[in-house]
Amino acid sequence: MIEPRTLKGFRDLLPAQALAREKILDIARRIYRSYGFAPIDTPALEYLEILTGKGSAETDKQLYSFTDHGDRRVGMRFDLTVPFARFAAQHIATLGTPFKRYHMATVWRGENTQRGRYREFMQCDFDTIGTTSPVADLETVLVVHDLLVAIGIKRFTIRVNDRRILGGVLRSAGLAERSTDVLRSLDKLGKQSLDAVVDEMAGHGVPADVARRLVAMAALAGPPAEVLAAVEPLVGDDAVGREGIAAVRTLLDGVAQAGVAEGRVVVDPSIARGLDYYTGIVLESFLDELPTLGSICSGGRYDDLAGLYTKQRLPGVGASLGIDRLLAGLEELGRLATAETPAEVFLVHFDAAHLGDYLRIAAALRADGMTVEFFPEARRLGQQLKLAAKKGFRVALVIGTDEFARGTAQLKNLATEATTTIAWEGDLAALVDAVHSHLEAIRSDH
RNA sequence: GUGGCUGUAGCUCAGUUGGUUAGAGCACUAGAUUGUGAUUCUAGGGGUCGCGGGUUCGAGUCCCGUCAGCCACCCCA
Repeated sequence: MIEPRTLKGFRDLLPAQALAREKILDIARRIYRSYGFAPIDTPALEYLEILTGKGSAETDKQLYSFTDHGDRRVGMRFDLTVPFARFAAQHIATLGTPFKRYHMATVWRGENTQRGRYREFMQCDFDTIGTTSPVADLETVLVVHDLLVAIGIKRFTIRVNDRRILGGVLRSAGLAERSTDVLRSLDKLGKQSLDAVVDEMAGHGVPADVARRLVAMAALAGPPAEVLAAVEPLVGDDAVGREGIAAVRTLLDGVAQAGVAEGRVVVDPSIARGLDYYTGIVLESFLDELPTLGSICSGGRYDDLAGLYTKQRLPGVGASLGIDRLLAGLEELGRLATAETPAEVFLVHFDAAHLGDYLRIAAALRADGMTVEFFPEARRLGQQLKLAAKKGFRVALVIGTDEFARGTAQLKNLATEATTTIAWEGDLAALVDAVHSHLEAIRSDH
């Protein structure tokens, strides 16, 4: 016998989890579309050279790659951005710019696992390419905001920064060549103490007083305008750095004008993002109740998406929702729906002699748009009800021999155990209406 | 990839300094109850103690390896 098992970092999803994931995918799809992003898809497998050029040495190491049956070196995509770059280089001529797309798909990374970190997981990307307009930056933040709100997350924070600000600060401090190391150290601020980070920078050859100032800047918190004002002197006369500050100001103004609640979007000078292709605004978002989970939705602006694959310059901005990490977080917080069924109505199979009636009733309920499961066997009533409650149906519809004789039906709210009697006198439409309105009432209670 | 912690029934766990056929609660199945999700009672199914090897008269318990999970580094969703 072969032991049934799954690979490290790869998981099965049971109905409750798959239902939760699909629900969020539906929401993401709806929000992305509401801003005009169009869906695309790309292959899971690409020529290895497409994938290896772009990422750092780190992502190359994490890449799943092999030789296929035709002796081609191929790799599985580790994010959706690189395939999109290839896609854009190949198709931008027919698509035209600006081009807005979303892409929700599985990616693979052969790295070590941890809470909310898997080797196979889904990303929900959206990007706008072919424009440098600040409006596109603004929309990116608004989409992330709308998305998290629509998912039903009450407490979250979107942290924004601009790569140009960091660059300007480093240039003004004479640390331009050390920037990668310094940014990497700064990025650890959430997890390590200020002193530890200062020490680490000293190890990279940064004078202690400069390191201290950088760390103090990165640790700034409070109203965005104040944070920006505090950062400004550190940028000094660096023109690019000042552009970054102006860009963040513009962004925050837009966010406010769009009606986003205060405090939802903050400036965090320590946000750098690991991927080196970001050149403008960068953003990360966190669950306030679970900050250690890491960013659940991040992105930023890049100068040139597809420089490796085409001469046409394609600047853009976008972000990615890490749906599996988010689900891990919501599960830990006990916010995940527990229903194991997508159907709302459980039709009890009571009297096998009335099979035809049950089928007719189920069909009528479905034709009205309701989701209905008809139990396949005429098992004990108690057993059927218990099963229906456990699986998370909203209501159970009980029509037995007596009910058929009297032209009635029992509708049970499985959460409250309340029973209502419906008089339908053999009039299917009346039964459908009654069930429909009860369901509406139950849904609005939620 | 490196280091640390953990691994007993579907779930939560107990299991004395190594000592007979490995337990509990919940869950599950059947019945008491030929039409109502609960309660109670009765009976029942389920475990190669993650897996493999070693030490020992004897290993769930000690040692090594391995797989998986969690945590840290690294990186990120």
